[in-house]
Amino acid sequence: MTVITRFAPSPTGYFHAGSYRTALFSWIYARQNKGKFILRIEDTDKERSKKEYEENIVDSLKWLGLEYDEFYRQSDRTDIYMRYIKQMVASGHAYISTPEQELKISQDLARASGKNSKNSTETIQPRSSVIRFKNPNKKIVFNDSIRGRIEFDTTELGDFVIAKSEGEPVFHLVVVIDDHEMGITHIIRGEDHISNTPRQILIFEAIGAPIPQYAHIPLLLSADRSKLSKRRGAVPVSEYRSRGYLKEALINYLALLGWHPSDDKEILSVEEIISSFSLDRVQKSGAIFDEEKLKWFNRQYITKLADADFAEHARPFLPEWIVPKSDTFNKLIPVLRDKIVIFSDISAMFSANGELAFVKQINDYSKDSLLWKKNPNADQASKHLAEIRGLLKMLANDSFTAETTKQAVWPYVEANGKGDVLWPLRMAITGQDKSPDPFVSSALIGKDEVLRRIDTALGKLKS
RNA sequence: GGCCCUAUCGUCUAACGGCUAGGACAGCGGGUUUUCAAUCCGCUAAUCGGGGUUCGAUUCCCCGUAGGGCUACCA
Repeated sequence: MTVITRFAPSPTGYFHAGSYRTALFSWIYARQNKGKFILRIEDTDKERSKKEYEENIVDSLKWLGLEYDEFYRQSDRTDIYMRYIKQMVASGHAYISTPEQELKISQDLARASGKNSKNSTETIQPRSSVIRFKNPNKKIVFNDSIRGRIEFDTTELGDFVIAKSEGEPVFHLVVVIDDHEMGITHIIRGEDHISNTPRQILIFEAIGAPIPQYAHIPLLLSADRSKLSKRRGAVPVSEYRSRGYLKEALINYLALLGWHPSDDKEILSVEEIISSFSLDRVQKSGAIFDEEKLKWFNRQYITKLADADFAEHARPFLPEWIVPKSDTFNKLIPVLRDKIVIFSDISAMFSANGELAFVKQINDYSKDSLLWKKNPNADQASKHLAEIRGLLKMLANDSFTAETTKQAVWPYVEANGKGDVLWPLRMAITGQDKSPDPFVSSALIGKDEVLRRIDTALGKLKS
């Protein structure tokens, strides 16, 4: 039997981490079993569904590499649903409930719930006719791959609605029809659907379809432990992308949220995840999404990136005046790779008070900041800077790199004290108390600019 | 309220019914170092409560408690 799984989002909000993990687990399971993975857009709610959200879902899945084998949109399939509804009515599994019957049902409901509520003055609107499922009122038992045996008494569900007044089928109906028509063998979805399962099984039975295997994965929670949702500020996956997270980090982190391999290995490639994944190692309880740990994963993957790939990811965040593939650009890459956690950190580093602001332009700084805090001595600082200037001046323009500059001055540095020499040099070159080391910084701005800035510093020290 | 699901460090988690309850993130402390970061080393920190079953419960059962989900002509 070919395994067929599906991801069935409603396009009523952006694709966020919770949706992503649900999709991921379904996709992994399909790939692991050499089966099929289907994307089905559940847009039966015309008011809330938006094309924009559907595009966001599709784009995000594409970015993450969760390729699907088939694509469906429920709004394109109304004919199929209507056919089933007719059949169900004909076979007595469903019936048309008239406005009069509906009025009575809502009155009964109001009476039942109004007993212990103070304001039972709620007015009952006239209703139109709907299609209701004829509930056989039986016990439903199913075996969940993650939770084991789950039992429900469906009596309390009553004859639930399966098609709205205008003849539009409702969620529970279309889900079942589609899962059946598409041959879904394994329904891997959020825990919030556990309570929906019995009525869906009832419909499967009514249309004479086999019951798929269910696996209800735990929910992703916000910091307050409520369900992670669009409305509660869940961050769209597309947002993580634009903040400069790597998809590998996101995949790795989300896979480990609710699932764990049999050893303690945490850095896992998609291939490794697919080969070691199993539903019985999926957690039963909800998990809070922790961006700090995501950042740690991102850092791990940045470290592994090849220079060219790193440069490609860094480009969108670099200021315009840095020309791609230029000398400065190439010198910058290793510096950035050492420092950033997410790629958008790069923008901050080039901002007015960022660590790399000095590359474009040096900000004014005080005379005192040129002095090393452990040994503040203006005469010595002056002397060191003058000596260093002399040594650097002898280097050729075209071989002014971090290595050559360091080589040129290192003996002097060693002989005169690292902090005493290097601190004033750092300040002279960058004007900042936080910066890369003076040699890397020198290479970034070039020989002429270095000499000019040292002169400025010497001027400050004299006054 | 009813029905259902869940419960191990702050967070994510590991532990055939049997070592001192292990790992990771964060936090804290230290090494390295010319600053910041990175990096390395170390430390703090948990089995929700009460009953059972058992020679022995994180683990199995029951009762509480807490959290979450569902309870629509939303999905």
